[in-house]
Amino acid sequence: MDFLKELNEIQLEAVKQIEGPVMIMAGPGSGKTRVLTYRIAYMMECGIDPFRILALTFTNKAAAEMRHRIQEIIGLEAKNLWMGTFHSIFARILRYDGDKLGYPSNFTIYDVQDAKSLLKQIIKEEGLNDKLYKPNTVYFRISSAKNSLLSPAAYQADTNLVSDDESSGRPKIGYLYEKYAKRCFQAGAMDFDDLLLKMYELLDKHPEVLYKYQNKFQFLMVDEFQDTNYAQYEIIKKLAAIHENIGVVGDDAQSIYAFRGATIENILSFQKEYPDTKVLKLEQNYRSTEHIVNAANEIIQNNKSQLAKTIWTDKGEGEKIQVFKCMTDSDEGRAVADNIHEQKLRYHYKNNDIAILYRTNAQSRSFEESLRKHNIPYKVYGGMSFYQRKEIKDIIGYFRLTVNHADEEALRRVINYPTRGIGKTTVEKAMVIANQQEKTLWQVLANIGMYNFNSRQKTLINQFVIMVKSFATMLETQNAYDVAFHIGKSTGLLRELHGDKSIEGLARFENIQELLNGIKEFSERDVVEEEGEETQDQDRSLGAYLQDISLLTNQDDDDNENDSVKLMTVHAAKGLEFACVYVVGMEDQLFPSMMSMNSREDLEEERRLFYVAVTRAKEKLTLAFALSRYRFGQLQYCEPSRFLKEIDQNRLEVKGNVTKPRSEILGGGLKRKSGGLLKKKPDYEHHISEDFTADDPQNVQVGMEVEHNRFGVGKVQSLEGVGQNKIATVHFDAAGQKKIMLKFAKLMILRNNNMDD
DNA sequence: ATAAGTCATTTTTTT
DNA sequence: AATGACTTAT
Repeated sequence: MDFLKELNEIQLEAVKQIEGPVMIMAGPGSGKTRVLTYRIAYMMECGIDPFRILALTFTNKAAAEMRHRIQEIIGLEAKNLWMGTFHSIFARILRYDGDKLGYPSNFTIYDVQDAKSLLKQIIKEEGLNDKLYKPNTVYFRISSAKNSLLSPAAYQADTNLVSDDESSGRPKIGYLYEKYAKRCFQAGAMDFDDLLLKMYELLDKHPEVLYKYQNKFQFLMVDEFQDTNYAQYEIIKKLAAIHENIGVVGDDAQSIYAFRGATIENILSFQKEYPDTKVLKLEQNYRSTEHIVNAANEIIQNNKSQLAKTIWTDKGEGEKIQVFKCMTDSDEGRAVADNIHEQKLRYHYKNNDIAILYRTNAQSRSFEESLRKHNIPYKVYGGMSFYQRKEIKDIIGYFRLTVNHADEEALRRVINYPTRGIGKTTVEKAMVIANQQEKTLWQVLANIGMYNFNSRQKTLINQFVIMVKSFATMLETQNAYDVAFHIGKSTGLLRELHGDKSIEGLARFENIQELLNGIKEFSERDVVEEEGEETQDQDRSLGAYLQDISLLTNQDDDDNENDSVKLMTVHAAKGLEFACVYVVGMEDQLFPSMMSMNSREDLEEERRLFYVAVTRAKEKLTLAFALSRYRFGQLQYCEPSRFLKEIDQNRLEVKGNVTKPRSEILGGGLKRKSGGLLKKKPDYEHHISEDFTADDPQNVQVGMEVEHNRFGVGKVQSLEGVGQNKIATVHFDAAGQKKIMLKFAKLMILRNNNMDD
């Protein structure tokens, strides 16, 4: 076992201690992934059947990477490991044994959007005040309940929860939970939290199933243990009960998912649950230089709740941490892009070595713009993922409905898109009937003749039902791609998108093409297996494809072949490392987020987040903040983040690259489906400088906010005044003449001749 | 029934 | 900046 030579003493111990309960506390950069990988490889070298090893990771990508590395050491056998995220592994098990809870094997997985849309529907049906009962709030309450393994009945019996709801004026949340759970069940659907809750119920109520998996999984391993919630922990405990060979790996200082129910309590209760737990601490950091490591320690020590641990490095002092002080967010973008450019020239970094990390996805824009100007390739992770785009969700809605007719959210989404004359009122009416008779919406539509609808509606609905049924028939004989393509064509979806010749319409059409290509690849993927060995996923049906994609995460689509600067949230950066890291938007209210400054716990989680951000850097760390920033269209003044003050100031090198304020320009027109249709969002080049003179005002086209939420495009007629206070008279086609103060108007010059820049 | 216009609300991170 | 609810025109 040559591969073990690369490990230090503690790492080796962690690898070899495969029996009994083990807890590995692994600081950032301590070689955690290597230990996990080698530990599994070691097990297999010891002759343990990979089918009997269950390794739960945080992202699919982490699992795939580990599997790949183990495969390099051990060989193809690694394919048979049970390795994946909690959600994907449990989904697989539930597909197998979920029938015992009354779920079909092709159950749909509702994403957050589906779940909230269903809740909204229920709130409406119940006639509750939607100002009080917001889908977000209700969803959060239900999600927390599920993560605590509380059924609707248990929720309503819990005096604490009930009195919480009553005092917040929302006494019906428990009832809504009950309704929601029922509707999901009827629709043959589980939301993300159900994958945990139902897994627990399955093990809890069906001893034979529990016994089967307890025996099957002889060795259990959990990565990112600090980010597991109560439900996950309880499931692990159940599964490990017979063999008690359970290894957990984590770092309490990197726990950043409390908002999702993760609790560090699990780390403490683990040692209580298994008193003979072997605890190993990996404290040497192999990643970063001293300034970075020490800064991280200085930051985290401000947290009261933490386990004592100090990471250290022998990589040498390294460079000081740069701090960029900027005026506005676009200055920040420019400063970072300039610096990236300079660093690349001077130190020969590749784009792949560089990452820009921020607190919220919305912050990416100014960096995208400045990087584009520098011609630096970049990739934005997260935000709206591919599968959440409207056009993708639309076509997938058809797939879902085809595979599972009961899927109410999918049905409601596609029933009148493309428009086929089945409007809102008709659907509402059918919904009322469905609810009264405790049937699914589909059952009502499929038997529409039994109900009181006018003949036009009956015909249209019948046509729709017949169409979907024909898709379902195809499923049995055709592969995923053929069915998908047929659906796209015969629903008119492809035609609809193809007809839209705007820039965005084209992009949408391309997205659909990309999706179809993905499905094609999926349906042809390893159909032939080596040695006839039974693999875990042979199913190449459309249903299998849906299961495959429903649990993909933002981090999973990796794009390493392209050399590009990576832009992502700090959350998404967990587990990654870069030579050169820019943590941007370091302002109070943003990082720490204004939403997370209500309690000490909140603030400490934000601090751990900052800790995670800082420790991603190997050699160079830059922190940037802007003194003014737009929020809801208003310029706001910002204080530098309180976290900056927690670092020893001798480590910092402040570069106060503050420029004078410029007139701030916002890009973009509006695009809307309903309400002020402006589908096209042109690519504006928006430089408006103080010396804007417009020698020939007639030819300067100007876009400005004409009225609230409406942009107009017009030509400048005349220009008076000097400096920032110029007044332009602009002729708009629609709005006639208007005078605008350049200083205040959100104004942009359109360059029509090179819009495709 | 649908498309388009008006008005109000909004506030993070993600499996 | 971008949604959703509501209104109005076709």
